[in-house]
Amino acid sequence: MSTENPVDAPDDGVGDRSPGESTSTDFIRQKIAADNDSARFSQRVQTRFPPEPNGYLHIGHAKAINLNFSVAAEFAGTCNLRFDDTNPEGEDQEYIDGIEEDLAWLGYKPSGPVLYASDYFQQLYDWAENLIEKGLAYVDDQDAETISAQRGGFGKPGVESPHRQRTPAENMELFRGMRDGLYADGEKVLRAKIDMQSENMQLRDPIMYRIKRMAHHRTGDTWIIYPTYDWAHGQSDAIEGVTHSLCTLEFTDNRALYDWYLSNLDLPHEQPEQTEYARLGLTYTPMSKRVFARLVNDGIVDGWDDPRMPTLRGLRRRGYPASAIRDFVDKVGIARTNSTTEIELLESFVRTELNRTSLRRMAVLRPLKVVITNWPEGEERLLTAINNPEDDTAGTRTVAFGPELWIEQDDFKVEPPAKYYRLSPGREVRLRAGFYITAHDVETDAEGNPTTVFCSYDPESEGGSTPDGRKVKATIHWVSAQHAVGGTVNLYNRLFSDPHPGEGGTDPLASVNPDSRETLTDVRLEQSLADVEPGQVVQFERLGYFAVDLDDSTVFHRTVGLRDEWANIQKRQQKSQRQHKNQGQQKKKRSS
RNA sequence: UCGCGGGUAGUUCAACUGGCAGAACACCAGACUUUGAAUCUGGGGGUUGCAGGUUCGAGCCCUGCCCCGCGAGCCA
Repeated sequence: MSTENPVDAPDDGVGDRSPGESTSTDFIRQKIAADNDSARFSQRVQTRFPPEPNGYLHIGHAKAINLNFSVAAEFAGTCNLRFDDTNPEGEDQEYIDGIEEDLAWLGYKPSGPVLYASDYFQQLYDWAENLIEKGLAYVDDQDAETISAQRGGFGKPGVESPHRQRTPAENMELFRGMRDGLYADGEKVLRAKIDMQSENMQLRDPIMYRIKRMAHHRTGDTWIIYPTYDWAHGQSDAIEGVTHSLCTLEFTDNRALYDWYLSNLDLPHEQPEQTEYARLGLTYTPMSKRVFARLVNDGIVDGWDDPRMPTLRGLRRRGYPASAIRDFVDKVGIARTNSTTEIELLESFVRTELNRTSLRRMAVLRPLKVVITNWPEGEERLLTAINNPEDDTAGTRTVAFGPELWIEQDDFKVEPPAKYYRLSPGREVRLRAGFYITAHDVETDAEGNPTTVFCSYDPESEGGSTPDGRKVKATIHWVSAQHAVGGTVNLYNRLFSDPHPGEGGTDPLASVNPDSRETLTDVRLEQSLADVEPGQVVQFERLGYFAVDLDDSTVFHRTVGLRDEWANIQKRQQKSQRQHKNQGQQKKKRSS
């Protein structure tokens, strides 16, 4: 919505949104609309995307990004990128750069400069002293184990720390000592003094600061005490003027703490409000940085940008268009229900986009030689092929044709099974953008596998039709043997074979699919495929969409296959055969 | 065990806040087709977790129960 003042806009629902914008009316958007109606936050809307720079972004983050940026755009608000870099452990400039790059690739631009929670360390420190002065925070000398034990449990009371009653003056001196390096790592912490009997564990005197002598990627050695997430997050929101702080469901219990901290501080803006929604779940896809790090470290994948990874870099390398990812996360919607979306939905958005935009090319992945026996000696032809039937402006290209061709092994059967209507002895098919050919003879190897198919062509069928108008049932792709160029193709299957990896407390890595990648080094490509851009995605006709590798333009990654009706037919045939067999066995059993 | 959140086609979400339960993807069938693709048409699919209650009328309100998720880091 581009209306300047959303409150005064007529209640026209989503009618005036442009096609690119979200048309959702989820509970968050409804809530923001209601806030605007009641003039809360002075009708201002500000969100933020707050990743910790300790890993790369994945498709789960895409949902959070889309939500925050789209909501801001729809309500004429702003959305910033803020790095939640409160804990130097595991954080690195490498990830900051990577996240900015991935965010830009996904198609989003922060409303202002990139922000860092670490820029607020001094303000956070000052606020901590304020809380100490008010008697709302204290220094605890106990170790982590003791503090944890005293916290109690669900339905069990907590125990107050013996240091809980220290005076503000005493706490102030100790806290400054923490900052100034008087104590060892872990020797002391600063805690909020809230309620050790609260039913909400987050409120049982949570830790605000810990001592950690570790260089921070941005503040270096300036600080040796670092704020925890809870002590930093709401305040960062408040400093920036965030109005709606959107996060995932696991932070629901933290909201009470978020509010407690902010209500005890003098804030420069209205107090922001946290709202939670469910994170993205995807079948066959664990969604955890921890698991991804193990895949990388154990060498199961080549890196964070391996095309099998659900990271944004991995998906980009695989050829997933950013717009398809955006459409997908938008379509999944925002709710509070824990859910797992079928990965087929994502793939359908990828196909829809690529079908619209990608050039058609011919490539033979598993080559079988075809010899045209009646082709005029020494002759060569250039045929015209359409680049994209979905896009007239994409034009045409020429493909060379000669006496020897490569076709797909799957496209020829000596004894065709039921409903198979590709090439077989005596049968005529059309070569895409070429001629009709009929198979006559086959040469086979010792095991009976075809090595060469001898065919005749109909000279009158150039362009794909004949004067007599006779029909053929199949059109197959091909590449001229004399003109083909070589290349490598990576075929990908699911990285995990279980639709819900790690379900029931099992190790997600236990269901890693050992056959997630198949590399074909002997593929035959039409000449034009020697001239492609890194990252470009083309459709290999009848096979699928393939992305040119970012570093090596002779390597193609299968982004996603085409829908394959023939494969479905075969599956059904096998299934019904098995059922017949089982029925036969059951009959035998019964009669015996 | 305690607290919080959640249960609507196979899946993800809608249902204008109490008024004929819909869409997309998936699945099935047909049409069309120089990609067994795409496109088009149609179809199967639901005891709205369960049991009561209020109401002319309940997916929505009330009561009880069941199931699932999250929460006891000096992680975020």
